[in-house]
Amino acid sequence: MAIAERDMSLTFLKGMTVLQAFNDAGPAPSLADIARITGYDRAITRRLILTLVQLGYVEKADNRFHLTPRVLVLAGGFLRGNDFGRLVQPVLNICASELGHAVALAMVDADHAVYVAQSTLQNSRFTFGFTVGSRIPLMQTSIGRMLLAWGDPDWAAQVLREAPVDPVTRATETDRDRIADAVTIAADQGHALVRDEFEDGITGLSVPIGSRGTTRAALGLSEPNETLTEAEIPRLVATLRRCAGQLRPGFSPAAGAYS
Amino acid sequence: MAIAERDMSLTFLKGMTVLQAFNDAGPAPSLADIARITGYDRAITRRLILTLVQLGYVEKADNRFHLTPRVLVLAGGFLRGNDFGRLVQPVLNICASELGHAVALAMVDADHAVYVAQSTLQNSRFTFGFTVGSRIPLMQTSIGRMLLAWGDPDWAAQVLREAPVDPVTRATETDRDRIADAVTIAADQGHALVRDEFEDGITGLSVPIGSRGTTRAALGLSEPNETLTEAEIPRLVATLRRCAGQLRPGFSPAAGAYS
DNA sequence: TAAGTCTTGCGCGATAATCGCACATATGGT
DNA sequence: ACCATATGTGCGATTATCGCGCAAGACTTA
Repeated sequence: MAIAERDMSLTFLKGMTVLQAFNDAGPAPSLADIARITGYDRAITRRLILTLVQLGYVEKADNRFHLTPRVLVLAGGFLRGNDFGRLVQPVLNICASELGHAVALAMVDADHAVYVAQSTLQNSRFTFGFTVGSRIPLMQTSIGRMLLAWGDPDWAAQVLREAPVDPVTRATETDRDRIADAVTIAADQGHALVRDEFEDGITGLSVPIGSRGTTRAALGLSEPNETLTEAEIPRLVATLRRCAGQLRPGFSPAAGAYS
Repeated sequence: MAIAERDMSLTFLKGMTVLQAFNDAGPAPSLADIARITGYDRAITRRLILTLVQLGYVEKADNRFHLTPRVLVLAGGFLRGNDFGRLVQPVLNICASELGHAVALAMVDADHAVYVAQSTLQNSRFTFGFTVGSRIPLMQTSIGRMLLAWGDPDWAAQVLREAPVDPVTRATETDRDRIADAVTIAADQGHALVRDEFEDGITGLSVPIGSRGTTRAALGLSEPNETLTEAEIPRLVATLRRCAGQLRPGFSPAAGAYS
């Protein structure tokens, strides 16, 4: 099952690494920045970036490089392939309307979760700066723990064992066993609630999509702590669950690996 | 200014072509499908796809391949780099709220426009199936014509001369001169209105972001014809313009090419 | 059932592209 | 003016890529 070195293109791998590097770099990295991040020789880095420029994924302005909107087209291939525009987005909108809160949909990507869609609330002048394509950790977030709780058990065990637990707020739980306990509770409850651990003063609440053991997507919301009182939770969970049920058809066929 | 062949990586170019091919292919293409689309030998195609699998951008299931959510991370690099989460999305949400209609933001990508963000309306159970990353033509859409009208004149002239004008509805205008006239009108008015030409029974209305001659982004909405009466247009345009003005800061610095 | 068509998997030698050093030039901060 | 750092590019040696070719599996048609 493992892919032999013979069956891979090293040059392409390097090229993708360069493209990835734009995520870890600032908004407008220089050639040297990318070379440092990737660790490749500047000549190689230059050729690979120029290839991206030629293809229209990157623009060069004043010896700095930046991504173009064309990278979104690649994302569009995924979103369209899963019929997000028709099957997912409308459900999210209705869900947000019923909840009175903005909701987000995230999927497993190795040892992170990736925002794949979000329904923004009309009046909310307030956002956390997350967008489609944002990666969030699994260990410290509500959505992440829900994915761990109902995702592939082997994968979850490995993540719980190896994923970093660096504190990002003062309340971040850094004890792996305690996190595992929280995940177990989430698995039994069918929803995950995390307060303050990822962003100070913020509570995340999420439910899984699909069935226990094979879940790859989760639906969640984030609000200031005082907005989500204990009394409110049951109603929110119920609504989230109903929406998650409607989203399920869009996530059943592709079996998908956790890598 | 042209990039010499010496300064490019052919293997990387082929790899990106394979990744692109997932857009033109169905949702779950086989190895042979991709090889046909790209025109490369199957052995090469295989190596390149396996590289993508190894990197986590593609999954293999039952001799078929499909994109993973990780491709969204690449898009996230662009969105985060331009601070979409904080600068753009909130404005779109407020804009939609004031208008009572969902709005979309699109940017120039060579001879197409790409949806880069959209504010969904809470209650709208209705969508056109477009998502972030969807490409729409310039010649037949409201947003496209607005981009042509206020975009770089040389680029616009070339698109008007060369872009395809294949009819997609019975009302599609196929005469380049007439399209050019419509674009001129849009340029002078500062907004573009297109009825039925892209989707039957649908009207698009859009305004530019930035200043005439250098615009690369446009803000627009789409609704059934009867929803957008002539009497409504002025109010909608005024609101769209105000939002476009607020979006402007996010689009000033990057000069950007049209390619 | 068997032939026919279309797949995927993979080994291997010749070829051609990549690699990365090295030097000249440009840029920017102190 | 100086130093540190970045970019642009030429070129020979290396090495990864290329793509043919064959074996084996899947599906269709007769």
